[in-house]
Amino acid sequence: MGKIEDAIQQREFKDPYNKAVVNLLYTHSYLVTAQSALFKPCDISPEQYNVLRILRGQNGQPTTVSSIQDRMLNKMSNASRLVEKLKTKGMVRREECPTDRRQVDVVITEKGIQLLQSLERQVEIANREFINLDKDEVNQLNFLLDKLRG
Amino acid sequence: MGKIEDAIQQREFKDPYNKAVVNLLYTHSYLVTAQSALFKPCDISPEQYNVLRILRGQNGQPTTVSSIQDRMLNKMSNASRLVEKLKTKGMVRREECPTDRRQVDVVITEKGIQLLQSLERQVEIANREFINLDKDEVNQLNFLLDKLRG
DNA sequence: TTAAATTAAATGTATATACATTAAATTCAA
DNA sequence: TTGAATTTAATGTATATACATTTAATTTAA
Repeated sequence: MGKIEDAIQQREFKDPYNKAVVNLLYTHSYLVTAQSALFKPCDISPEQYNVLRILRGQNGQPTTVSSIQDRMLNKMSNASRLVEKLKTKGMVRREECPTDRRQVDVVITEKGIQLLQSLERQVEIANREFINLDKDEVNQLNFLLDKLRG
Repeated sequence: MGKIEDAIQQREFKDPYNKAVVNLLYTHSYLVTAQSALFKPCDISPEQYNVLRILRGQNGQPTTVSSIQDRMLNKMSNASRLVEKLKTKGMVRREECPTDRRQVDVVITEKGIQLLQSLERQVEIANREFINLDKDEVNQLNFLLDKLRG
């Protein structure tokens, strides 16, 4: 029984909208805690994993820092510093963009690709484990979240 | 049209569970960004607001730091340091617990209560604005989030 | 064509998260 | 009753978020 009322020991909410905000914040914390534990052995954070996924999605094409920023889950995050962290770990390369010297092209390295591959299966299983819903319910959740943001 | 595929420019997901994880992370960022802007003029963060709400929910009864921690939306957060921040702002008082000198009783001040009151109406309106769902849908969302965490 | 405006990335600073460790007080058990 | 174990809060450190500022390169418009 995972009711939010029990989880945070709050018996009533002002209205279902207020409850939904609290429920989303709490569920996020639940997810990130689980994800962090999953990535910890690889010495990588959930956000760093996400940046690597974005880069792999480019199929080897270089991606600028601002393009990474646009695709990040958290728009207020800082792609520049995350790329720097991944570079010191040897997961990405940074190159000056030939057509615009303001921009910086970022490419995932072989080491980065192999890290993603080694995590792929685990992440798939873990996602299913974290989310205790059947197929219809998870599709319904995706529909509601998309609609929620308008 | 707020589909997650457009928001983060990713055309397909491994499966609906993976999509739901991404959708939850992205929706959280959307909410926190909106909330931060709401609390900014009061010089308070969403987490600090949440701690004040917990303390007010005690109806003036002192609450220990560990009890606050248990009720926080993010279980990995650090109640001790958030209480310290709120104390420097005059929003809470900290007292040694008479029955157990390891514990610290925390009480919300009049200033803290007035801050919450001044925000109450705004928060109610903002929550409804952030969440573009009708009553049935928001109840369904709450049901799914509770079930998700199992 | 050059000065102003814009864009891209990096950097600075405050706050918060994640997790380990420490210090003090209390409880438990030999 | 005293030493070991546990509990509570604080603190240390690395990472990330939130937002402002800076620097350099490019675009634009006078």
